[in-house]
Amino acid sequence: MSKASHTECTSEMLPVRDALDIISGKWKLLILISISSGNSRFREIERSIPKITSKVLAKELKDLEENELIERTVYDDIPVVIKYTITPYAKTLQPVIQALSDWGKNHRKKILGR
Amino acid sequence: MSKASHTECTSEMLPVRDALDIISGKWKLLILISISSGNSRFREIERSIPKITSKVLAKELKDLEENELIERTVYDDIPVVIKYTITPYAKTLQPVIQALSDWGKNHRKKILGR
DNA sequence: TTTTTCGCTTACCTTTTGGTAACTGCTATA
DNA sequence: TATAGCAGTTACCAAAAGGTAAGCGAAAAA
Repeated sequence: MSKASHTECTSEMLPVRDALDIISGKWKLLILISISSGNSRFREIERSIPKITSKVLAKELKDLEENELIERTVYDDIPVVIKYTITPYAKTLQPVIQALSDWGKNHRKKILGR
Repeated sequence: MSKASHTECTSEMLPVRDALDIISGKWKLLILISISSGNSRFREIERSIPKITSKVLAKELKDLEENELIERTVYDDIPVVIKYTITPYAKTLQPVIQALSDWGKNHRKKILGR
């Protein structure tokens, strides 16, 4: 008989994988933070996130919209105005952002201080 | 004068960015979950994570070790045995993993059910 | 009239990430 | 003796993510 084995943990990994599929990457959470902070127009968001380019921003906004985390609204003024807002569903990500933010703060202290 | 402006939020983004730099990517959290679940040897970890390859696992383990999230210990038995364990510091990531897991579970429900 | 702003898109390129398969020296098991 | 397991490494390649720079038509500001 083979000795080869391991502890099963796919059920613990599955939900984490699901979450990562949607919010991982360099930009998505930063974009949500920017919009939550009051930026709603394309150029505003772009200017608020250091180093992001319009190409990447456009693509990430599409992804976020597809996952119902933001909404894109067109106002037919002259000229037309486009605004991005976060959805109520995106607000359920708050604990994730908070946990990452807390850990990041602590990590920076650990790396720099002491 | 230019009207171009935006709401500043770099201070909110910085810690999240720091955290993402270290734990983002497809595999790192899954590896931590696997080791936390009781897997400690290379092949065990490999078998416990669907689709991971030994090449990728070896690289990710190195990254995690560099960031002091896991420890690699060599036991000089014959044959030599190598074990990976999570550090106390890695345990500070628990709230992050929990938040992601909770959100992932809920998201799956949202997508599938209703 | 010229410049700037808006919300993007396009073409091209580099970097990062991941996948395949074979292979290593050693030991243990059948 | 042949095979399988251990902990990886190596060479090669494909895909995904990201960066660079330019440009579009319309309108507003200088």
